[in-house]
Amino acid sequence: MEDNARVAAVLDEVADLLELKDDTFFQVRAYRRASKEISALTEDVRDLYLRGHLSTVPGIGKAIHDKVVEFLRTGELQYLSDLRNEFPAGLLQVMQVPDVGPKTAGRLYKELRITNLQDLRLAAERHQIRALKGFGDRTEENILKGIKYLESRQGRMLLGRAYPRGKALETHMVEHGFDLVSLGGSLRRMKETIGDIDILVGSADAERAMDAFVSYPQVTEVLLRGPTKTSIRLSDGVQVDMRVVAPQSFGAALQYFTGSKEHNVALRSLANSMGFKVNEYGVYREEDGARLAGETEEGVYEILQMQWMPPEMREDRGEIALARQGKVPRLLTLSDICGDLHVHTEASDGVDSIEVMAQGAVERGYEYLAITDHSVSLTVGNGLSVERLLENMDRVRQVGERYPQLHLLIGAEVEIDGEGGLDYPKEVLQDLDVVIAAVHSRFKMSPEEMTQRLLNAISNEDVDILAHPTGRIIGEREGYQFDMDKVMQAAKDSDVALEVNSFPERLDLNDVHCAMARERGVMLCINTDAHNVRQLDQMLYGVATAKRGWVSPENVLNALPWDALRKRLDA
DNA sequence: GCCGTTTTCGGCCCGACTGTTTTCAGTCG
Repeated sequence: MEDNARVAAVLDEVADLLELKDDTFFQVRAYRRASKEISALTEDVRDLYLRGHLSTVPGIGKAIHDKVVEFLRTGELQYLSDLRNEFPAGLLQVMQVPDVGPKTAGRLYKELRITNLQDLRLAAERHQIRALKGFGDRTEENILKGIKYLESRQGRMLLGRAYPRGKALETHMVEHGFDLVSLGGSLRRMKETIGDIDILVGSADAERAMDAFVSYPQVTEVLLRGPTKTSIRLSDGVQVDMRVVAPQSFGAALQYFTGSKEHNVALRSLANSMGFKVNEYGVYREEDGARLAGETEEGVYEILQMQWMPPEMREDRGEIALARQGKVPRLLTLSDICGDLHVHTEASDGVDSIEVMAQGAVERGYEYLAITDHSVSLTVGNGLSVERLLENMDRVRQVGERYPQLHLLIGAEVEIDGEGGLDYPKEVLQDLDVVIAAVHSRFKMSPEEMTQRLLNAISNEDVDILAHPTGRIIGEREGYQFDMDKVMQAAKDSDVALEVNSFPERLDLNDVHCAMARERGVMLCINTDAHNVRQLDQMLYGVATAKRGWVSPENVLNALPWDALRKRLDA
């Protein structure tokens, strides 16, 4: 599957560079779309090509098809090389500066020979930019500010960082008397990383809403303020955009503001073909301009003869056609989760006791909880020797007796060694209620070796769950390389669930992998891997990731009620 | 560059805000 990421990156770079040319708007859009489609594929793009099915991917026509094939065959793309020769690589950096787009970057290059951020800063400092026609001193200031911002921020933030901030702002607005308030954008769609936080308010008094918004204590800068839209920067550098619309337009605005952009483009295009116009204020009939919907999101979709769908689905990955046919699946929700099968305690590298974790599970309404501390080889995680494990099993049983309403299970997160073996003896594994197998070492094996290692672990009849299958840490390291298709097939054959680890840094499996598992009938298990009791709340991030892969409750091990789960674990 | 319950050619979502302009282009989402 790593070919998918590489092909998508190449197509994206073509789009980036094409933007610098004139009259390429629709080509750019075509390359961007193709890139998105390929990164959302649940099959390997090379397999698809070898089987002659590459042209069936939406957005891949003749020209892009041939370019993808050229890249897959040779590892290079002449067209991209030509573009790279035409424009200096630094211009892509220049375009990253807020308010500097392709047109501006192109002119700066042509008229001032600016080819990178350093040039841009110097030119602004020397007031060479305001000398150009159509540029002024404000533009120069904004460019310098933009460069500073670019250097200070470190890419997109994790969902788990953005979500609490967004929720706090939402609460702030509610406390100021606004009851129609919602998060929007990629945060409402629960993407694994978030650029800016978007928040929407429905109110007849936009001015008062803006005042309340900028009064939020952590605001350090108001970036722009108009009658319906205000952007601020928080003290930790996070940008928040707020939009205010009249209450009767709240649904249309929420639909628009949630996106994704691609979903909206497809939706509005469909609306046009039906004789409607959709904007953030409502759905309008083309012939007489009559407003037909807009108060609720459901109403907007209904006019377009579509089912409403959860925001997590709105990525233009086929959900529009599905909603048109009335076939939106019933997706997993947080309330479907009956328990957590992967948590740590103070026995290994967690901080809370068994008792505290059990109490936390009860407070969250769970039927069951599995205590799964690390196994002996994970010395950095204070892994349990067999002796310590046996002692801990006694403790878990004792605590379990005090929580009759909770099925407290005894498990372990067991190290997979280099060959795929586990580091507890078989008789110990058989005594455990839940065995989670995990890779925490030797990440740099060849894909063939790693695949075999994982297959060996999965074929162990004592294993119930494969933890964080790819080992990726978002923004820090790629997952290790292996054949995901083979691992999924083996998991299905051996009745092993693949974990969706809810840690914001992991979210492993990711949304596309979740879609693969769903298509192949592989069971998932959404776990928090909590190392303290508060982290039990991170379950919602794992659930959201599964939703983004259109996963239903029946695909999820820990959405099973206790009796059904017990049967599966015993089997 | 892609695509077709209008189309194999002529479309391709739509609006807010800014800065620099006297009516709009560029950027952003």
